[in-house]
Amino acid sequence: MWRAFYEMRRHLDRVIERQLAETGLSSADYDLLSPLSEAPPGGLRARDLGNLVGWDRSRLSHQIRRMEQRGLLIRRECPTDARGTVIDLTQAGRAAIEAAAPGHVDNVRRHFVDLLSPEEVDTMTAIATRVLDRATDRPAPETAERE
Amino acid sequence: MWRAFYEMRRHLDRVIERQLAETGLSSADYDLLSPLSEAPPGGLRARDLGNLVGWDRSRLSHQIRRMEQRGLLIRRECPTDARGTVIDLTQAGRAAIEAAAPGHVDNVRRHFVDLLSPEEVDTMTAIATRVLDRATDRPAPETAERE
DNA sequence: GCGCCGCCGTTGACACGTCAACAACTTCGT
DNA sequence: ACGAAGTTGTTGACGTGTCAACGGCGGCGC
Repeated sequence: MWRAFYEMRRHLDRVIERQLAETGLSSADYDLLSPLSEAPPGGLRARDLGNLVGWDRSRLSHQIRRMEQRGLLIRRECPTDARGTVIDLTQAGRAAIEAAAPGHVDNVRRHFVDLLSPEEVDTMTAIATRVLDRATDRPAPETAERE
Repeated sequence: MWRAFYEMRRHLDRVIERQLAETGLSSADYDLLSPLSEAPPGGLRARDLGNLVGWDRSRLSHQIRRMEQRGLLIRRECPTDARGTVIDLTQAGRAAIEAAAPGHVDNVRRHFVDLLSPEEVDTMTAIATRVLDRATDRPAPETAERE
């Protein structure tokens, strides 16, 4: 069962990455553009964006740099904290996410969600929630703790 | 639900990668060492190994090169087909997989399998099998087919 | 006000994965 | 036997993800 799950995970990754590639985006691009497109005007602090998507600062910084070079977003200095950086969509970035979103959602449905019965969807949600909750309950399982 | 699944997938990836890293291996290493450790003596054709793990030739070649540099396996010419390459474990490679396997299996159990009821395990297996079957049934879904 | 500690973001090095192109070899039709 | 076509593995370029280290700034205790 773990083997099947592992392969399904890889398969879905590939299918989604390929479909998004047709719109010129990667799934990493999509992960960032999606919350930015729903953010209040003016953009988001890099810190807050990182918390929204659950990325560490390094990964976020690299991805933002690459996307800024492609013109999908811009970095500005944060007015209230000189350490901070504010990230905002460019017009091209907004256009890209709006062009990609419907096809992406549809793709996820066709290759995954629509293949599940309503009960299976509930079961999957319960499993995912439980696995993630268990992770935050025990921050450092560490393999053989003795406390 | 898709969001929860997506995050669970990322979480499990990280947990597994980190645990394997403690043994000096990556999950890509493990994916290759595992079938090799169960292969008949003499190793496997690169082609066959690729089919077993479902990787394309390029990915396989890169990973084999990196692992050969680390001394985990060796490449030899294939005696029956001059195009081919035979991959075999070194002693270090066999030692590495045997040292890593129990902890890895245990880790997967603790962070995933043991959190599921027997019914949920069945459901998950059914879902994964269905999603993968659907993929091979329709080789190229292509977004908006009109056939 | 100063100094220390912690937070914020960046950078460089490296591993991983994909794509396209290639070289070497086999297979098959003729 | 010969050449076209398919197979096998390698390589280079690039995007992505992680880790460790760093520089800059804020906040807090004194």
